[in-house]
Amino acid sequence: MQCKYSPAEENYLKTIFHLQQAEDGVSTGNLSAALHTRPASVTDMLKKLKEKKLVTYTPYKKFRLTQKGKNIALHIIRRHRLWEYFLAETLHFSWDEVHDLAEELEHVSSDKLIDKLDAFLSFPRFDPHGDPIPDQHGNLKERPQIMLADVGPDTPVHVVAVASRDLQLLELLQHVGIGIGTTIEVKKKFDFDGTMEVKVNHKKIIQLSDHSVKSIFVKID
Amino acid sequence: MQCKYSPAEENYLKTIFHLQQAEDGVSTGNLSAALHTRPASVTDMLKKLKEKKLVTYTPYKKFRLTQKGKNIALHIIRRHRLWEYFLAETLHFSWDEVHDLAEELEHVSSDKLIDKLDAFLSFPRFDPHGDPIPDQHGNLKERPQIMLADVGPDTPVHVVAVASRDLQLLELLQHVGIGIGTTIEVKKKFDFDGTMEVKVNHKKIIQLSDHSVKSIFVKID
DNA sequence: AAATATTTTTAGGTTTGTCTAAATTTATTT
DNA sequence: AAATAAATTTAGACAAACCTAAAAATATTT
Repeated sequence: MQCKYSPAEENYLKTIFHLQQAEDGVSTGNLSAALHTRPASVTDMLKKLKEKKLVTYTPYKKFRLTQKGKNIALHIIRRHRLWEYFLAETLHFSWDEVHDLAEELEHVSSDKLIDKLDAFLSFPRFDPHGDPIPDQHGNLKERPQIMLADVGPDTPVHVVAVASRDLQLLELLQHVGIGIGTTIEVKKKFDFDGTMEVKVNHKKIIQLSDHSVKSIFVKID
Repeated sequence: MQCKYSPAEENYLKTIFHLQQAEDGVSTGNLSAALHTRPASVTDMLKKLKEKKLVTYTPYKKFRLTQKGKNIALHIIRRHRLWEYFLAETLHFSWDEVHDLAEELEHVSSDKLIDKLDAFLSFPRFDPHGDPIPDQHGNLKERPQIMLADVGPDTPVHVVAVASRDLQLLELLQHVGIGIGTTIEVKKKFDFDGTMEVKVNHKKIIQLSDHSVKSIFVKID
């Protein structure tokens, strides 16, 4: 169960996994955009991944990961998120620096290394973005969270995830003092444009755009 | 001062550095053997490294690193040894597992990551093999150690380094309970073949071959 | 110093992962 | 439904890093 895939293959698998979470099939164009790689190159790789039975692919059609591909993707995601946790928690990197470094570290593939790292970190269940970390077998807890946009007024909730890893968003949230675990109460919702006024950590009052409140996932306390 | 070199280039630089420590010039054959790469491939890479002014190279002659090349090599060695220290000290990997993993991790090149790792580890000065870890500027402390082979009888010394990373040697040493920091007293030296009988950690008496005692470096207590 | 052996380089080829440009297929308009 | 537009695939190239086999240079032996 410990085959070796190239960093390029691993990136394809991981990215297909993320894309097919949202839509129910991934297109060459989607993937090409997500990877910053030309469609022709994506087609090439798709043929290779199909050969290795990691992806279901028929030319011109949408495609998905096979069970095998999904499994490998989950292992890569596990590596990525454990490194993110390590970087943030142990080395005190800030929230928004963590992703790019983990992108490199995730390709160092030694199960033993990852399991020892997991143990050292005391088996964290969520990464610094609030995303769940798959276990050794690739099992992933679903997150029972709702969008901040859907929260009613004066209900205390805490942040458990952020949908996008967009650097601008992370920067904005860091700036206004929102992170994983932050407590939020919605104070007002402006139907005009979806802007919300919220209280952060029982103190500061701030305004968040429609786009932001749809990217922040919370749990009711 | 933060250019990007490929893992292959980094491995060449690092290996040339190590080889030119021993001999005063490195040959294509030497390097080819050390890298497990054919001489023709080495010639190719040497031309590329010369182009980038990392190595002094004239066809058919021995070569060395330029100052620039040496500097980069030291930075790679810093990364390698810090990761080794982390793996052994923080994740509790055993002595002989550490090298191969560090070989992969060392190519994740972010100065910030390495400096934060350094700080987290409290700025260790020696890796688990006893080799010195270069600082941020690539400065390396020389090790003031002597071979166990040269130690007189009943002089307590402690192990500070092992010359080779040969897996067999590391395995042997681990087996007989010798590691960095282990206290040793020489009890007998057999001139016949250089074998030594030594007391390990004030307890166990063991025999070490000529080859072993020339590969173990110690400091007198 | 000539002959042989060794080392190193050159020449040409392979694989991986990318690219551009052209051809083809699917989707959208009119 | 035919025409146009958009997405996808094929074809042919390229760079990096390796390879093998042959040629050239250096070393060693006789």
